[in-house]
Amino acid sequence: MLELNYRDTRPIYEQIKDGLRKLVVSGVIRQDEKLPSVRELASQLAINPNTIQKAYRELEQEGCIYTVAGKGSFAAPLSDISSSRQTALFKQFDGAVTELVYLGRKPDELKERIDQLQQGGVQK
Amino acid sequence: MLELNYRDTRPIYEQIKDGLRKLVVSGVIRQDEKLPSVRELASQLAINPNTIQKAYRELEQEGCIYTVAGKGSFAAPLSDISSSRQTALFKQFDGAVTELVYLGRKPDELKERIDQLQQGGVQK
Amino acid sequence: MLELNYRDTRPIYEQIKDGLRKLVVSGVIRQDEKLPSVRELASQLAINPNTIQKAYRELEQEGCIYTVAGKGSFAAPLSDISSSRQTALFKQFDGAVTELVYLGRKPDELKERIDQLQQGGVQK
Amino acid sequence: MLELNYRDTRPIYEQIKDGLRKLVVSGVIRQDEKLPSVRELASQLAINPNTIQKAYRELEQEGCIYTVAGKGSFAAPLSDISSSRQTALFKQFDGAVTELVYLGRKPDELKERIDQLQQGGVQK
DNA sequence: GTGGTCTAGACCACG
DNA sequence: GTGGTCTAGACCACA
Repeated sequence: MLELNYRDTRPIYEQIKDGLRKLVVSGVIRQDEKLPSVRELASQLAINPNTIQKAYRELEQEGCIYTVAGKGSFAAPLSDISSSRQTALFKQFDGAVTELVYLGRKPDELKERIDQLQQGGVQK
Repeated sequence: MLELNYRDTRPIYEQIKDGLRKLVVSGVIRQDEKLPSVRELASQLAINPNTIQKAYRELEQEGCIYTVAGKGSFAAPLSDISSSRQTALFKQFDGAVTELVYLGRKPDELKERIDQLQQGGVQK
Repeated sequence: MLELNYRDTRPIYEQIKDGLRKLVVSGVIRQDEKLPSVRELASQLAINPNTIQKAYRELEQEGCIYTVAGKGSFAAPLSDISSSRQTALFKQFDGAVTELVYLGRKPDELKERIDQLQQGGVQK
Repeated sequence: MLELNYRDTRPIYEQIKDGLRKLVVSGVIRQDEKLPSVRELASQLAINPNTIQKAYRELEQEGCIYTVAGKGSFAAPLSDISSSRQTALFKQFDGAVTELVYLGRKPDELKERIDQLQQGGVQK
């Protein structure tokens, strides 16, 4: 379900955050569907429960999941995902676009790439 | 010339890297133009010279600047900037696009945004 | 495990880099095997941890080792070692060959030397 | 006659040393032929005479040139070039060969390369 | 306990 | 005056 890359420079808890967020946002985990418990996921990935806990805590802050005491954690509705996330994504988008254009990439090339991403892949 | 945010989680040397890279890539600092010396920038920003040096060192191995010991550091020609930088930017671009689309943004909206960025700004 | 020569003009961190690279490339340290921690090696060699860290950092960007924050550094698979290293080695090889030939050494002598190196040693 | 690369990490005086040594060893400057004077070369390359002086001093120590007070500097006979230079070159040669073989290059490939270098070029 | 960041300050090579 | 190296020692994030 989740892939960890220990050779990645990103801390483990961030890899988990990004992986889970992707599952929720992409709809693989549907709204109000239950996520694996902290202990469960920890033993499955063979890592420290504290690390999972931290990921869940931050995802909740982000509005991506919600936790019911004694019940577990669940995927939040997409509409609840904080607009701050979108702001961050737009910032990321803008930064990449402007620098790529400075480096000589054509705007049309980037637009085309957007379409290709929808079709499920970008040829390298 | 550069703005540092001590409350940011990003290390200072990375903020400096990003700031200087932007100045070089955007042409504000022209090819072969001299950058402020390590000590100079350090005292200007009121931080330790070692921190500046770390930023300069990494910008150099990125191909963004070149350094002549005893002379100073200079902006490299844009063509020298490593293609790995572009790979990273494309990854950033792709990630932002796919997640934004998942969150309900329309591809056309993003394409339009690209044009707006060229025209010198996006209304916030 | 490593020998430092303080009278050498080469900086210490480079001597460490070369020594460790040799251990990894030659297979003395096997793929994914853990290297000594920064602090450990520092106290062993009686030098500052920062110097070790610099060596490790550069070996990592060379693709020779990979580092997991909080865990340690590990030997990378040989296939990951950047081709730029090979380019550098070829340059070194070419330079030595051409000058040796200028100085009167015969190409056949050098070829023979290559074989001798494979057999585990060159008589001095 | 000599090309300086200010973007090279090597100090200027070393670039001069290497350049002159190559000219002498390759026979472009013949035995006992006069080298340009320090001042002459300095103004020609538009650099500090001290830098040239340092290069000449070290080349003389190396046995590559000899200086006659009031006359100038001259190319030494090849036979005079200290055997320590050859020892250094062999060390460089051996190091490159062993590491390249570790990285998967075949000895035959290297031998072939030696021949190609004699014929005046290596195809990349 | 591990590596990553940052500071403060020293000395050296280069030009 | 410039960057490069090295030391000593602090604090933090991660697991």
